[in-house]
Amino acid sequence: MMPESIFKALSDPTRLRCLALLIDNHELCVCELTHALALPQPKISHHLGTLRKAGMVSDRKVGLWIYYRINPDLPQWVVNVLQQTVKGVRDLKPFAGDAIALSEMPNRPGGVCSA
Amino acid sequence: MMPESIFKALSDPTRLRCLALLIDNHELCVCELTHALALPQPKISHHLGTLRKAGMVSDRKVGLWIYYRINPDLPQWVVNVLQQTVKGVRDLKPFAGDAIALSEMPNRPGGVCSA
DNA sequence: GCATCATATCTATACATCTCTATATCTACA
DNA sequence: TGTAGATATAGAGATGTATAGATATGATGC
Repeated sequence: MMPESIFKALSDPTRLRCLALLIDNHELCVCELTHALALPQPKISHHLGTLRKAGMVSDRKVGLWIYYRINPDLPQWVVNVLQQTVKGVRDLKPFAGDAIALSEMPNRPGGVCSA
Repeated sequence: MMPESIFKALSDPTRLRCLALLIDNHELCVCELTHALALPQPKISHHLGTLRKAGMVSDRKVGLWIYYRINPDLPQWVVNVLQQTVKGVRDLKPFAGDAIALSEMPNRPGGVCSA
């Protein structure tokens, strides 16, 4: 996994917002990310596909829903980079609002308890 | 400074190699980077310009040479990201060779002692 | 003043990427 | 079997970005 491909995956605002939520929430389905970011579903889905192909996230299918999480096989330095990034941007403009919108989403599917 | 612009700056192999050397060497001129990476000078210069506009590096002119260093005003989380990255890739394919080529460069200009 | 070296900038071309709209797939359930 | 919901994919249009080559700037030394 080339380092520059890691950063290419992080260089889009939509993907960075998704990853920031996934760092703090362990597992989220597409509909939760779509709601939190308030963006069209195909756009979210497309960027999740990009992150999956880059090896940044893994997915798990449960009934109708597909849950995404940070790829547990990621090299440690990449995890460190992600954590440092989220620590730096968590209180900034779009990211803070995304977390609030997610927590206020009604009828969230199962994985709320980080099970 | 938008986080995604940080990662866009890091998503090019030439720029990442320059930054990796700058993290470990504190200050380098264009000719040193050109020698270490074995790439055409206009290419190095162009990417250093990109890094400068992105706020990642600052430059200092001394006679014929222009010395670049990691921008000391960078937010702490960005410095942390850079350090974690270099820690993760320092022993990998192009990066390790770059450091060796730099150390073996003859007739290096003044800043060798990280003054 | 002239030649030289280090660096930056400009231009053109090729390539990659983002976003949108529409549609397809797949599961659950009646 | 048929319908509805969640997600993925395809195609098109627009934008952005990398690269190479040529050239310009600006300092040094004779």
